[in-house]
Amino acid sequence: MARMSRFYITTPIFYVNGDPHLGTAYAAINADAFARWHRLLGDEVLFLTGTDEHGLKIQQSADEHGISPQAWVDQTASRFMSAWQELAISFDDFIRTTQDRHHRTVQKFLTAIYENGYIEKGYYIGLYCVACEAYYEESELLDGNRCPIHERPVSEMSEENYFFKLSAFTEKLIELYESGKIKVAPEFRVNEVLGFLRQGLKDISITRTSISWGVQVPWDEQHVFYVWYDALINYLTAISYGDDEARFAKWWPAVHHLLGKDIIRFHAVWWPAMCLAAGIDPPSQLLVSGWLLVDGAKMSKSSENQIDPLSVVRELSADALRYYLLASTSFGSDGDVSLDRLRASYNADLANDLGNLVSRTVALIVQKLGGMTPPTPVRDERINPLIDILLEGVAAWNEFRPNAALGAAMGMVRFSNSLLEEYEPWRRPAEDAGSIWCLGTIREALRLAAALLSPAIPNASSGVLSRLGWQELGPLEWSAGGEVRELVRAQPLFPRLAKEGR
RNA sequence: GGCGGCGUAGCUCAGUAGGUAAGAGCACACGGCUCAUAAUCGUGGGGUCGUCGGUUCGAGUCCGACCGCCGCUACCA
Repeated sequence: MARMSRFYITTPIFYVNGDPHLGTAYAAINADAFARWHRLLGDEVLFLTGTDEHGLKIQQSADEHGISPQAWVDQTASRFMSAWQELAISFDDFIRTTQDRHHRTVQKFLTAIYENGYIEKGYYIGLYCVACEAYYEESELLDGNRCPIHERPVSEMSEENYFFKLSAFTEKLIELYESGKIKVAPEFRVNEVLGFLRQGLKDISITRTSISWGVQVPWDEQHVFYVWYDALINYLTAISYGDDEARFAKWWPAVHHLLGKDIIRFHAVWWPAMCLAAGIDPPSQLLVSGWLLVDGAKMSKSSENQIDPLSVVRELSADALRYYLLASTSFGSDGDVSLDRLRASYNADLANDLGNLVSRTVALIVQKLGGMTPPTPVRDERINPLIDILLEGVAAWNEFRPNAALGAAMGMVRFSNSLLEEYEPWRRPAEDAGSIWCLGTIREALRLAAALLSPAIPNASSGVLSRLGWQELGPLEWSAGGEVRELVRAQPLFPRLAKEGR
């Protein structure tokens, strides 16, 4: 069952122009769960996340706060890091695009593209709104070529830029997606990408002279790279591109990029094209998540419908938030969440079903067996339902379907609760064989359920194990026998939340 | 306009390749149990599966039209 392989997973690097919010937490939690699952399988895992710290907006924010851009990003990046710590995000590396290692990688990578002839100097000519400090496409403008925000006429401006010859990769990219060489989950996103590709690609400008907060173009000091162009390359920085060929080859191109559907084009078009231009393979898989809606509404900074991830952690726990998000959304689709349902899910699934099952199981072992754990029974047909559910859960994690995996874990929990009702150990003598079988079965079922749950609720999962006398998760399969441990009763794993408004 | 997604019990959602009388969780009602975090177990009520039409012995599940919501259709990160 163990399969030793490698698993490289990335999150988008987060733009540090504000605090982490539910959307960014959702991305980090999904990626973290997948990383933890693969560690559990025994894979060698590299889980990368980080922050995107360049660009005009950052420069502006720093100016507004009257500090240097570097001081500004130092502050915001550290807020992300501590938030991820609170949310139990088990990243192996946290990249910041202002780090030297990243600057070096960007320069090497883009020099390779330059030398391969895919970057050329040109003029960007566009319709520019001075007030917005941004270019617009004609299709975006109001009648009379007016800026949609300021309603003032835009003016034609041109800027000397370096251009990436994205157009050269149209056919190649179409082929990569049609042949499945680059996998995309969920699959319907491929259509979006192909639809975009089939209208043909235009070259894009990738440098700016108007700002200085970025990675300098090595062959022309007047320019810095446009922020997206530098940001994507973080995926290579972390694996020593251009620096340690063996390490690079170890992790590339078998990477899984997790991203939100809003940034699919950058990852599905620009990024693979950049890789091809630089002479390396494109990434192998894109995992595209949907958006979270809060009470049916799109999240926005101003509205009061926000769920602040860290305040949920404070009220309940990181596990409670992680469980709810992973269990109640279908990866790849938009998901509707609410604080009320989060609390309901905490009580129903975690406190009542799982936590209480642990309590009553331990209590019965203490009362009836003097705390001595019963052995895990040998498999027979009574156990098959548990095994079937377990296998479903394993398959679900492997297929990036956390909600199904967690549903399976809860199925094992419910099955165990009903087993307890069936055997009623509390009304049988201590030495009753059925009781002992039942308790041994449930204890093992809880170990396996904890395994399925651990990518989502790592802290509570180890709480389940320790309460039941398991030293570690152990193999992902029914394991008869086992050493005897002495159990003692402990605090509830998930204290029940009092109902509101009564 | 083009491409795509969604519309299934009060709520959030599953429904594989069309087939025993349409599912889960939550919520609700009734019953059981008392080991357990007033937890748990069982049973039940509740749905014209967006609308209309078609293919088929048979369609939530395939085809067509329509209605509603949403996404993409390039330089905003």
